[in-house]
Amino acid sequence: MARPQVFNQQQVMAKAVECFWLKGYSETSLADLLTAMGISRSTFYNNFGDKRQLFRLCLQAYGQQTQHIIAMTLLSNKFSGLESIRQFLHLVLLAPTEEFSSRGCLLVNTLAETARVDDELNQLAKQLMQSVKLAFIQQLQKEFDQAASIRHGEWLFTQLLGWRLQTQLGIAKNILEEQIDWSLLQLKQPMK
Amino acid sequence: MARPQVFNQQQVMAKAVECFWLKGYSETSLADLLTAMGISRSTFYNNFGDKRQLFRLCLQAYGQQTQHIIAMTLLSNKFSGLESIRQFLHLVLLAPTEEFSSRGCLLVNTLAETARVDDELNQLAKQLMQSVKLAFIQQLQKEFDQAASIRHGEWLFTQLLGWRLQTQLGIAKNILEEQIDWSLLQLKQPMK
DNA sequence: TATGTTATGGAACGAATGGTTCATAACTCG
DNA sequence: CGAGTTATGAACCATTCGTTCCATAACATA
Repeated sequence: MARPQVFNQQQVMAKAVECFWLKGYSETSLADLLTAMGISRSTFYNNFGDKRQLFRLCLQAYGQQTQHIIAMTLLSNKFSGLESIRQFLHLVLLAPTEEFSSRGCLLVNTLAETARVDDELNQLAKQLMQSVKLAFIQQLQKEFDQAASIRHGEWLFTQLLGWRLQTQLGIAKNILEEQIDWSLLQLKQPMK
Repeated sequence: MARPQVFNQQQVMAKAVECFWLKGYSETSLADLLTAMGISRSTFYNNFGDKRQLFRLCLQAYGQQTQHIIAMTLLSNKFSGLESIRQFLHLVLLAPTEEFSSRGCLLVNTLAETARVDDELNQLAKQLMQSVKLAFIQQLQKEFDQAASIRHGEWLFTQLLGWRLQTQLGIAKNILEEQIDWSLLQLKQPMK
């Protein structure tokens, strides 16, 4: 008894994610969003609240994609321990095309952009990133004791942040792979 | 025969650096700068060109401060090799007060902020950061061969980026120190 | 056909942005 | 004093921003 929505909600959201992913929150204008999403101003405000609300939704959506990758690697039964972490890192850092990996990670980008400027969005991104660190630690517990797992997990997480920045600076893929291998190798060695 | 400048050029610049350091380039408004620098709009444009030009100057100034720290540690004769790198990392990551270290590094912040949005500023920040990586490699050559020095230098540089991000996320100082020690320890071990 | 929902385009809003101009005053020094 | 430089504040500009509102059209169902 009413006109149905003509646009695909998820498809339009994906376009919005791409915008924010490319240029960040504040540098993405409403005009950018509207043309990319292919909807009118009115439709935008009727369906997504406002720019800020849409960004929250985009962070959530992106976070779920990340969860999906985590499920395929860190929580999968195909790999375990350090090997699952390697698979994860390869998938997020090495597998994407140059165009994609040069965008970095929306969550990390948001962390950097909103630090000391926008507490709410910063907290949100931070919270969504936690699951990665926790999944790291969880996997490490298969090979290390509790304390070492936490220590190593946080150490790897720090490096993930560094690698994410490096991909935006255009680091060569082979160097990146070398670094990942080297870092994981360190954890394999029995050491004090 | 003419009225002298009343404000201290360097002092005012330092205030500008602080602004950009705290909130980034685009989030720092002219009003922010004027009140912090304590000068009038006219004086601002007469002496510093415009916001963009001032930011370039600030990056340069900040870069020189970094050079100073490099000189005190990486290029000093008091320490050498890995030990000088440790001193550098301690000085930039651990020594500052919470308030300072939570700002991260102006250059790294700028790298993240301007990626895929402002090529010129990104290149400038990138270029100013190079000296750190090069100084790392230079020091490592005292203990490793050419190839290993480059590999390890770039590896440490990646971690520096990660640590910089972590300080903005409020990582605890003792964990940070643990990670630094651990990373440097890896390089000390003779390993394939 | 009538009703209720969804979409559209455009106009307009207020606020904030970075930047320019100008008349005026403060000051130093020949 | 008077020439020359420096600083100031206010007014003003054009632009962009996110947001709201409204009249209108498209559409599905009862």
